[in-house]
Amino acid sequence: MTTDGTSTMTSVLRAFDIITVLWEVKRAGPSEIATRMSIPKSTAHVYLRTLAETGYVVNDGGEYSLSYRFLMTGSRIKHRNSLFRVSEQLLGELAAETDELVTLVVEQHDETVILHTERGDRSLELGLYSGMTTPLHTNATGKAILAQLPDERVDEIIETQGLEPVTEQTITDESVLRSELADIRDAGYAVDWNQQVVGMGLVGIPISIDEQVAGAVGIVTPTERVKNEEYRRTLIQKLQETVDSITIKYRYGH
Amino acid sequence: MTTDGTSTMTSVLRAFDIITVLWEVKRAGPSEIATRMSIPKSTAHVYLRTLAETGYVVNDGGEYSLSYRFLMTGSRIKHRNSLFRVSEQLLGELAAETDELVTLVVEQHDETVILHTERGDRSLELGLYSGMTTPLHTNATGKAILAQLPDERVDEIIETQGLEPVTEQTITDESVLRSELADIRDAGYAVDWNQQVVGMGLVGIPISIDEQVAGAVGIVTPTERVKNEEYRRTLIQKLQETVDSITIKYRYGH
DNA sequence: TTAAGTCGTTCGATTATAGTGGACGACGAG
DNA sequence: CTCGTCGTCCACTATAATCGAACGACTTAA
Repeated sequence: MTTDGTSTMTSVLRAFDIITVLWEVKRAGPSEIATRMSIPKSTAHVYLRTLAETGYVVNDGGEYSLSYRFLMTGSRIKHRNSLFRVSEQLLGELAAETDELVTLVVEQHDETVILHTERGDRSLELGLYSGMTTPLHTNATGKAILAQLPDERVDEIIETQGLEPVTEQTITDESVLRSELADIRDAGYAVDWNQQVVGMGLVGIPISIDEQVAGAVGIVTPTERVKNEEYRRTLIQKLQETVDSITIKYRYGH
Repeated sequence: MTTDGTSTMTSVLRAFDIITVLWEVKRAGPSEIATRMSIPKSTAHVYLRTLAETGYVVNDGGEYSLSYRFLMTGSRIKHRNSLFRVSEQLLGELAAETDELVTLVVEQHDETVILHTERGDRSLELGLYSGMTTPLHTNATGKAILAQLPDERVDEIIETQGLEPVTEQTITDESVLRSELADIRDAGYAVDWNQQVVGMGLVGIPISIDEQVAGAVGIVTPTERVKNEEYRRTLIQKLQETVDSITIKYRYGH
């Protein structure tokens, strides 16, 4: 095998491949893993046993599945995160005040990662939850982040991720996106509806810490509500107040 | 090296050890990992680069840290879990009805794992969150599960985990615990206050699916409230109704 | 400005270790 | 009862993880 640039450890990569397969199939024994990955059964067995020893995989009665340790580690990462700790209460207050769904997102691996959600009494019940990822260009929070990233990062993201549509309204044209990012920089906030999910719209404002974008806060509403300009202005104003509070609290509480 | 019973893959185990260390130190370069784990710097580097390739570790500017992929994978595991999907809405209703903090827990690796929490208007603001783990014997939900587990599993758990106290009220005597488990089986519910956290109390009821305990639901309150017998009875009744609903919904919605 | 000490990263030789086929007992189906 | 599956275990072999040394980029101190 030719060394593809920089070499990595095949065994560790394969262990994580098995984790991915275990995710897909929920539960499996060595035989099934072996056939799915085209490796000998005995090899699959050693991997599974090793992964079970780490605690990230659990063996019940010969079959293996992913354990809740992923949830444990992931949640711990979230709850120790400075941005989350600073924001949590303020996001709850914003959700209570607006009665809408509030989200805190960050960028990682060229994607939007939802770090936290707070629900209000009238909030949309979509499948949005902490840990979910979406493309950056399909929603207001992602665009708010993109607008604050250096140009070369934006180029890189567009090149590697493309501008895949997820609804008919998703922005797919690069020049359209770039001009909207400029508008967002001017206005200080981003808006979208039906671009990620039909019937869903949101407003988003980036959080900047030390001249760098640390994430964004969004308010998610039904398209009908966010389309109303007056209501939208109200949301944006309250959102901006929350983001300002987060920024200040971050600076002095950390 | 002598083979300690069944052999495992040292490289995969070491990769997860590095993940643990990365968790502890938040961010680190190859040198720091190398000294902490007593391995050569170049070895640490290969591991880190490989882990970065999996996406579970992220490399910013030479230093490495755990990525949000743990949160992503963990949340996905949670949200596709049948018990959670069946319970989520009912737990929300219970929280709204009682105005208290409601938790859904399961057992894994001899511990209580909080799968989900729903907050009510008066609910305690403790650091309880989805993904957190606690010893089984320190709270009502854990004891509710223990009461339904086969005797040999209980023996095993007590032997490997012990009965470590976390407050002055924690049950540390095995015979006291066993007799309480028998009481819980009779009554159908478990109660505790100040056993896990001083000032916190809860009632818990196990969820049984196909003659097996699948988890437990708990209502978390300030000690003062749960100590009131009348209030406690009200909580237990509402809790029981919710658990019944979950059991029925699970049977027919799955 | 320079020099010494970091850092992260790369390379190649060595050797420990992951990969593998085959065998075993357990289980369920025919 | 038998056949075909399963998960698990073992031992040989060749691959891939290991590790020292060297590199360029930074930071610090002289």
